[in-house]
Amino acid sequence: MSVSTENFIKLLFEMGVAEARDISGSQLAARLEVSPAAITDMSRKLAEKGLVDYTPYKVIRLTGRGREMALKVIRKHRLWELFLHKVLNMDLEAVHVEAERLEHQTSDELTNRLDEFLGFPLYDLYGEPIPSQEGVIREQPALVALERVKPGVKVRIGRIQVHEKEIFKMVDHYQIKPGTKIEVLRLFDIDGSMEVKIKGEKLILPGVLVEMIFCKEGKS
Amino acid sequence: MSVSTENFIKLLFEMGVAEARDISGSQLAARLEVSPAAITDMSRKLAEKGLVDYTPYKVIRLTGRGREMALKVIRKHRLWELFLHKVLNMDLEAVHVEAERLEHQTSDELTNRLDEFLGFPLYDLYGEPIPSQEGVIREQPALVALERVKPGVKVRIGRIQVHEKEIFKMVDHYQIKPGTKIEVLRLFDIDGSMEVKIKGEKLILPGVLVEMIFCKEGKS
DNA sequence: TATATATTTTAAGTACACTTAATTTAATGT
DNA sequence: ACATTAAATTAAGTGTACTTAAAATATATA
Repeated sequence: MSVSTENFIKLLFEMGVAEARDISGSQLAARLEVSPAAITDMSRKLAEKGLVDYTPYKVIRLTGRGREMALKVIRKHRLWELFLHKVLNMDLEAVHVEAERLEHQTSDELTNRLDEFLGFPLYDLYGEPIPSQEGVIREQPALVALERVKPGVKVRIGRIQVHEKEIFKMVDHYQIKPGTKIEVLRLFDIDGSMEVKIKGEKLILPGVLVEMIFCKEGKS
Repeated sequence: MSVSTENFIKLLFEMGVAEARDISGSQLAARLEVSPAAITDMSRKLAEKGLVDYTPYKVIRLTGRGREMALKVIRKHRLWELFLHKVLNMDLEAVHVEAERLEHQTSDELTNRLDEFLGFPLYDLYGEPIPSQEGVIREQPALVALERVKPGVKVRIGRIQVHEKEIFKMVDHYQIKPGTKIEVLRLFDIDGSMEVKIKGEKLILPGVLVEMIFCKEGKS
């Protein structure tokens, strides 16, 4: 499968899962930075290959095979991200860009050896599960959105849903990562920003960031 | 630069350097597994970009810029090979195939971090020097072809010039690598094969393999 | 329900990296 | 020097992944 195909399929999966809704072609076009016409094109081609279900003017959906393929690409992406960040110490933004290219040039054998080298990690840099070799994704533990955590409560970051590129800098800057303990101090309803204590330091997290953080309760 | 361009430029450098002769278009075509017409095409395009000197029906040559670019790709290739073999324990054949794809998807930053992680190696898996960040190649110490080493003399492998794919298996099988000590026992003039002692074991190396091995004398 | 608006698709065209087949040019032998 | 042969080039065409612009279809609103 080509790079374009893999990216298309991967995006379809990510948008379907993360936002649990039907995705319009123009949204896909925007994310992939191509014209809407290119989406129609791809949809028709991939429908022929059995990777998506598609009827003109209707919603595009992944087939089982498409989903499996998406998960294989995602597995490669997440393993590369771990390697680039934890082993080569690259910053999150660079890591993302780099993984985005490497994921398409990585055989299953290389993927598995990377997996082994990293110690068969269960979660990626953002707390997302690493799909298995067979393209199966582990069930995630139930998490609570940070904005719903009451002031005074201490939680631990479980997952960060990064979608916009600019967020990488923020996440890197605030040292937000899975496992970090957070104590909620105050929620500002105006803009959704939140005062929290991380590693003994008080700081105010902007609303956009708060929205992306999901936490495990208890277990101090 | 595209993958095709990088491969073209890289091959041009490798054939020019390794065999010290003018390369014909059909030879390039054979190595790249494309038609001769594709070579003409590429040559014209790359001449416009200033990477090669080219006049129809005449010999193609790399410009300074082309050479520099080739060395950057070669640097990436050799670093990936070291990583894949020494860190991930992949066998030489798989390593080659994998590096061939990764080399085109690796930023300079990633390359340098890989270099650092590997401890700034001077030579690759076959004893070839790793070009510097700036695309400069180190001068190699003078080496002697194994077939010219006299019986009874002990030498150390300095470089193995692998060009044919099938050789990877042989090199892997005989555990031939730079640094390995070899004692020459006999040279068979008929087919160029050679009886040698490696790690206390006597064995006969086929002529094709002998031709690719270059040694450092003395320094037991 | 009709119409305005937005989205999606179709049609035609581009760049890239090829291909095959025919033609041109260069190299070689006698 | 000239014909033969081999190599390189040109010409025409292919598939992929796009593009823009126009047409078709949905959707939302009055």
